[in-house]
Amino acid sequence: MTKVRYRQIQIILKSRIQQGDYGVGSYLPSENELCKTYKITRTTARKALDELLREGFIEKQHGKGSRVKERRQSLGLLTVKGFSEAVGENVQTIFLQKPQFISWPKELPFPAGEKEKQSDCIYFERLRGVGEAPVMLESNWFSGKGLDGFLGCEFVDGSFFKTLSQKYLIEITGSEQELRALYANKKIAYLLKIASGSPILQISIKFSTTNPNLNIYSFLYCNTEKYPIGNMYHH
Amino acid sequence: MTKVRYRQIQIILKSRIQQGDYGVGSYLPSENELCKTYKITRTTARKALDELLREGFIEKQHGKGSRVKERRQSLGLLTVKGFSEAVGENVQTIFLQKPQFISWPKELPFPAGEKEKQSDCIYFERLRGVGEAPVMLESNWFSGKGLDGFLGCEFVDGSFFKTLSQKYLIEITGSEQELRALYANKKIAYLLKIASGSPILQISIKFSTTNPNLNIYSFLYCNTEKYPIGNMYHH
DNA sequence: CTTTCTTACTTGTACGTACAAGTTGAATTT
DNA sequence: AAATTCAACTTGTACGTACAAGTAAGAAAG
Repeated sequence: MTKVRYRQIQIILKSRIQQGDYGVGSYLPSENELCKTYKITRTTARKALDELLREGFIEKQHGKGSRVKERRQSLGLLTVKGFSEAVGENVQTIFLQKPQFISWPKELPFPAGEKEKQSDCIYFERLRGVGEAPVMLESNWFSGKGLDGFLGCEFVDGSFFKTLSQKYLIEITGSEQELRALYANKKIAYLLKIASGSPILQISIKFSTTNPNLNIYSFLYCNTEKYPIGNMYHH
Repeated sequence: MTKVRYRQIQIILKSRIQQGDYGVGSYLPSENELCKTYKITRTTARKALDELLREGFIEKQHGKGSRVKERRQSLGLLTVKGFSEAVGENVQTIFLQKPQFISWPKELPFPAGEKEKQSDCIYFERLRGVGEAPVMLESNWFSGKGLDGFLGCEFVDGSFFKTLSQKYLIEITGSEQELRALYANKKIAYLLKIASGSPILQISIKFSTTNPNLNIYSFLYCNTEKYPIGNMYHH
């Protein structure tokens, strides 16, 4: 568990929202109440709330309070989140390619650093869906340095990020993304069960981590028909 | 001008980066130096830097400093920014439909509130490009309440947001977005000078403002071939 | 020369305080 | 009854302080 206090508060509040303790439209405890309840200062309480704001869970109103927002049916992938965290329950994952070493490809979503390329590249590919319907194809590349034993290991809760965090103490610190609309090629169309040539959304990502020489490069191909990609920004 | 101190610092630093005072890869003054220079506390300096971080201008490294990042050729539309601000110079804009009153359409990017719908709806449509090439079609709807004289007035610097800010003292406070990949219909294809049926990126936006009864609903149709949409998130 | 330690920097978290400013409802005045 | 004022809440900004933790370079020890 993280030792950072504001993150703890953030997680507590988030899970209480998700469990329905605070329903949509209702107000969270005020900052001063949070201070009393959790024995923290307002600085810390505000930081936790600001994170929830950025993640789209609440909206703040000057002079009123923090209200729980309705979360629409869309994938909040554009902030730093894995698919499983963005979607919640009901996630289906199929490994098309289990993690294995390959040589670095010429084309990556973003150019990789020289230091990273000194180690071999780990690659894996997954097809991800909500319920029965496949909605996203995901390809990932990253340096294998410092990730001994990664190839054989099972993912924690099916989550790549959780695995990095718990087995290697590596955290995601940020991401950079580019969005493009493309035609689905045959492979993608077949996997996502759509017509070849359908419009799909390609998200190119570079995740940075607490290890400066480990970045994760990913392509996501999304069928946005049922599940558009959601994003939120406040203030 | 804003009276908020951290925003002032943020704007100062941003303009100095853009003018090349701090080149790509170089480090900004440390937080403590900023404190001395601008007579502020570290809390304020950090807030300004955090904003620059979120906007993708800098990257912070624990123990080292804040380094100016390279800004790639993409449109950072996913944070709260107008097209002109995101692109910088070289913006071309053609009004396809000057602002005029219409009745509220049935389909909006996001559902509008009841209070907003009590006033008539203002609509306008623009084709926007970088240099000669058109890259985006933009449609906007919003309540006309409190915006007397909007129809006839010229936009400040060609910017809708600047006009709202300077003529009506209305500021953008946040946004909600959804992304979809679609086929370009004939109209869009013709306007963006691409083949009909090409894949395009649709961004549905709801901008919220300092006026709780004024939200701006927009559809953006982007040709992402040359200019993909960029996004960034840190920590 | 190499390694280890120290020191002086940097950013990250958290404490506590103060006042500004928006919201709401009750009390007061008109 | 209607309008105004006021008090008690809320969030927003900014001050100042302290210590943790990461980075880098020089001093000291081997």
